Amino acid sequence: MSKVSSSREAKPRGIREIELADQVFSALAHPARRQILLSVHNRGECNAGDIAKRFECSWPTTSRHLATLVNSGLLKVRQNGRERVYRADNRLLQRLLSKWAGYFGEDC
Amino acid sequence: MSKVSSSREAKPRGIREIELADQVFSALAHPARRQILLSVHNRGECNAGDIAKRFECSWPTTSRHLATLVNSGLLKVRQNGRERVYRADNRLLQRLLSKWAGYFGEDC
DNA sequence: TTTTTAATTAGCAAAGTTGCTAATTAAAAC
DNA sequence: GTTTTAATTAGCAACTTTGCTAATTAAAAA
Repeated sequence: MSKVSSSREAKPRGIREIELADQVFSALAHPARRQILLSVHNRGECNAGDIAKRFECSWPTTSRHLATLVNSGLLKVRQNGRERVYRADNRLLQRLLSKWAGYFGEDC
Repeated sequence: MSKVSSSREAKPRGIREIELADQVFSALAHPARRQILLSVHNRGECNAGDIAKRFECSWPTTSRHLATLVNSGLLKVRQNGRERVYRADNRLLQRLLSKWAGYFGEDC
């Protein structure tokens, strides 16, 4: 599971696309992370406690899944007082889905 | 990474869809497996040796990746003399992509 | 300023993944 | 029947992931 690069230099297109696939597929390889992502996406915005409450695993474990999703670029987070508010950023996923639909899709 | 179930009983829809996501995302979480899948898909059919030759890692390692892809349902294999011929089966991936495009897609 | 609340980080054990080489299986060629 | 070829399986070490509890950080409330 690769952490999203923080370097500011431009990267060749091929590299970016390999990283894109790696970030997204790795992040989505765990069922809890898929659930979390879908849940945040559907609810619009969620703080960590709301999310942790709704899952079986411990809060710290959820917290780590959240960090993984943020690192992959699939979630954005914003601090609000002592809460952290998470929101889905669909762009990476949309890029990846349309790319792979291009490879494998029968239509679209 | 869950092995695809071999039981013959019908399963509730929800379960099947969770397994679908698990199989596909887990299988695609490794870059070598993505490369192998794309390569087999593009070439139509490939035997194990052809595939192993074109990748850096050892043949047994490639062989295990192939087995993982077959278990996930993304590849089919057929024995031909002493060769094993692999072919991509796009159906699972298409189902998953359109499902997730439904969740996250901006268009389509 | 002390306590409560929201959340993460630290640290660790269990489990899973990956890659290698060596061993094995089984069909084909000789 | 022996050898070669195609491929997998076995076994093992290194690494990563996951989950837990305990400790920590920092904002809000009292």
